[in-house]
Amino acid sequence: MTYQPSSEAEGAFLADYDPTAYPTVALTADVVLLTIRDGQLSVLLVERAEHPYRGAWALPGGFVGPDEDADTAAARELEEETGLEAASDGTGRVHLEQLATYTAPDRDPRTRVVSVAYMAVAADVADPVAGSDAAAARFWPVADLAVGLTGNEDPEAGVDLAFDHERIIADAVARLRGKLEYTTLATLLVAEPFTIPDLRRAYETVWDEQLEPVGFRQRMVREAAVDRIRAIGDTEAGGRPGRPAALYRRGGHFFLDRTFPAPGAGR
Amino acid sequence: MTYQPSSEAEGAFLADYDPTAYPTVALTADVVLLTIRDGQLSVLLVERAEHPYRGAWALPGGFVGPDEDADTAAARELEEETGLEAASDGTGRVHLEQLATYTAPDRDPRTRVVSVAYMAVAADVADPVAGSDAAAARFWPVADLAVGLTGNEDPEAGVDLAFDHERIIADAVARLRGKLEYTTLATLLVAEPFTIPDLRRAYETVWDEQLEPVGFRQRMVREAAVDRIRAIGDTEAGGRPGRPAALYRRGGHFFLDRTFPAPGAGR
DNA sequence: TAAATAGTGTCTTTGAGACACTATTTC
DNA sequence: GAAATAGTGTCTCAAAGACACTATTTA
Repeated sequence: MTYQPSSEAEGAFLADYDPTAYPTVALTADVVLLTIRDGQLSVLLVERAEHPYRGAWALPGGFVGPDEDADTAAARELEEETGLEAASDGTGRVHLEQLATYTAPDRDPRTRVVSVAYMAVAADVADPVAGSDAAAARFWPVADLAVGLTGNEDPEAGVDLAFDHERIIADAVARLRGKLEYTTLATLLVAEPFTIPDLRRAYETVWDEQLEPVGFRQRMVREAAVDRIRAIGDTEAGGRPGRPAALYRRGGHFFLDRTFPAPGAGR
Repeated sequence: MTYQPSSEAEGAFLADYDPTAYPTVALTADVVLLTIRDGQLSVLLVERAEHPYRGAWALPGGFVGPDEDADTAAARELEEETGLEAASDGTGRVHLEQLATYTAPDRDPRTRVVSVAYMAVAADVADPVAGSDAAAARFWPVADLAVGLTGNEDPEAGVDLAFDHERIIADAVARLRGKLEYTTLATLLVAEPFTIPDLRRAYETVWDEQLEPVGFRQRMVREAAVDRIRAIGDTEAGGRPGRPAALYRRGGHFFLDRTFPAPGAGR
């Protein structure tokens, strides 16, 4: 998209343009990587090694470089922390999509910083590596974070979050909860191959609601018939009591035709 | 949200912070106001009076001031152009929500400009007024814009759009089309009070698909029973042949329990 | 064999498509 | 009365909740 001035006058205008004519802001891309660890919906956080908010936990992210766009910066940050390579169409192992942009003038005490936040969803993420400006990196269960995310009302609970990152995480969790209703995004929360009970447990974890196993299964069998998930014709290996479950992989469609009914809808 | 440095060291850090340490960008808020005019889904555009893209049509918008956030700037731009006051919860006459943020490094030929785009939805918008930096302002039918929005493949068709605004408009139209499936947003595309056939025509206009009048009505009667629309117990005035339709207003809920089935789903 | 988990069959209710039919208006 | 539009009744099919029942594994 190289811009061709449409006239000499426009070329002259651009040559004379003063880029300091309007106030400017610093631009960061921050990633909310959501995954299920030990049966809990969890988010990747890094412990800040530098001021401001030194010692607090923050979303992985960083400044958008002069020659990259925010999507690229977010994918780069995600890859640096986890080794995961992103895709936004449900084909890869990670789903990465722009969540929202946070622009409050005082959200960063240093200077005006605007953050383009991304939601990433993946299963089986390796233990993260702390980047150069981080003291540590780990997954935190979302339920262990402070008020407002899962109804956790204990003000002493949870970790100290930097900037407005609690709000960003809450928005990402809400987006994920909503998208499970009308996409196959839950298939990215489980490692392939997965079973229908695996998928049900992923829904239950994100929604914090029990689902009817039989109803869930019948719905998923219908979804498999239209290639939203795909049976691989094999069953899981034993190792636990009970009949082994049939194995599936992700199918070729991302959006559902009908919402998957979350219990207690009616918002 | 005034930030309290947690230590003297942090206070000293902030006092010494050099805000030019990272590259900065200019920040704009642009508004895609969608409405139905003369039976066509239309978008508010302004004709640029200044370079760059002088004479091209662009979304209303402008730089975000140093003490405002992008939401406020978008609401201000919308109010300046149309006199509409925004609400994001479905209670007001206008729905305004953040759409996405556009960050390609070369999207503006002047300097790096990042645009936080908003989607606004309203009915019965008065004729717009051209702002100071606009030669004109008017609604354009989305179908008259160039390729990619409604399957219009004629390269000669449509108006010359500035920057990446064609893409932003396409994203807003896609968002609106999607949201009609799981929200009552269509009720903001019709003036109150409205009839069920009015609402059906709004869906048909946005989706560019005919809907079954009987099925649509039965669905809306069910939605009325749970206060997503609310009968006012009166019927429209005559003036045309045919039985007068019952009148409704918007109800107290924004989200639907089940998707409204768009014809030709199965994406 | 008991316990545990996956999966099937069947009944009932509800929503949605199809379509014949009725209701209320203008001309 | 004809034309036009809104609204009802009814049949059929598919999806979802409930729940009894069967299947396959470990210990």
